[in-house]
Amino acid sequence: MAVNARARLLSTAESLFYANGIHAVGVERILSESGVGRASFYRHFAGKEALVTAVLEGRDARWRAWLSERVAAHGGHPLNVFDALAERFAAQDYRGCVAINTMTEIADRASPAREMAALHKRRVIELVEQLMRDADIPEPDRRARQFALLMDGAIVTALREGTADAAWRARGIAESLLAA
Amino acid sequence: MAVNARARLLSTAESLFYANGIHAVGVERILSESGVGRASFYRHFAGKEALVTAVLEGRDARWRAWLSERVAAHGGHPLNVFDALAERFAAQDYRGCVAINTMTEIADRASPAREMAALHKRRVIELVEQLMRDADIPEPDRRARQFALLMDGAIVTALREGTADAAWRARGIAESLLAA
DNA sequence: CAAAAACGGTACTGATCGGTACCGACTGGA
DNA sequence: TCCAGTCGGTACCGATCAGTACCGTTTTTG
Repeated sequence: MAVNARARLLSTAESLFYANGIHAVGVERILSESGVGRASFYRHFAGKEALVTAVLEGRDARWRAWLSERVAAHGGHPLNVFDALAERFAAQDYRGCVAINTMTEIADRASPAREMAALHKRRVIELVEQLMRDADIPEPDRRARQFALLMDGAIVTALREGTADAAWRARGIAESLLAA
Repeated sequence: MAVNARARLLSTAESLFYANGIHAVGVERILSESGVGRASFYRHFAGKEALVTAVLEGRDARWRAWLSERVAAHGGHPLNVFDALAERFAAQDYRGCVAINTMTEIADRASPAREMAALHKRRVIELVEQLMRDADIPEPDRRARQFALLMDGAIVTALREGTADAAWRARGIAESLLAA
């Protein structure tokens, strides 16, 4: 023990926030489940809000890295983003997208957490846009924003239905978009 | 005063829950802003959870009535659901869809609030499906679920962007679906 | 008009919220 | 060896959480 307190806090907080939401998880629980002392927490983070922001930042980076890797593994085509999503949707503990959940849970648009969530979505759109360029698809910017809307719709639908169906539904719509 | 305590509780709670989320609003605040006494609240509702469920139930009914009315006003075609959504998206205090927000905020799938939210979405899909039938569109069930995914994607996107653009984006996708 | 029901207000419970202060133990580098 | 820095643990702080009990008043109803 004694080392990695910060890393353990980030890891534990990410799991708890994802599974239960931000408001529903108190600092107390993060401390007890991570085994980090109270003072250590406030030595590493200015407060709960700073922890939330840091968690979202790490999540953003790792999620986009994961998406890139899975899309590449499925062929590298923009349509493969839905194959990647499908891999997650069926998970028993699937709880949707952290960024979306943050935007719906935290009302204040100007809060650091909301800004991190918005930044994440912008970066994902950029990633999809690059996939469009790599596939020589016309109007990559417009297509990327269409795909992003389909991805968000699929994520919310998957959270509701608890299956991967929404990924295939969104993929089907995306296919007919590219075919038109 | 003294009358309509239940109605005032529902109205005040709906506004506060929508604007701030469910967890973020305490009973105390609902009481002070509605002017209802503490005991009166617990005479009408078993607790906060019962209030939440009742709010969602009322919201579901009124929202679908509103959607039906606005779609009819725009022509009655399934595509007009996006015209209706656009009317709301640009609102300064737009905070997305109560059902989606409930699903992302409340983790427990079996909770009454989550079930009400899921029921709401199912009823909206049924409504869209009926619009499909009225417009003699083939495969109304499949089309309705596609439209529902686009609607949810548009709602989340609008919450993020703060403009009505997402409604037009989703409408464009829906148009190319029907054209294919 | 009187009884009954619904009402608003206040005081209270135990639990938890985010955050601060201080403690002794452990560890790595000089 | 010593000392600075990090660590976990605990005792607090005021505020708020959901919920209960009892108060006197107002409104509705028979």
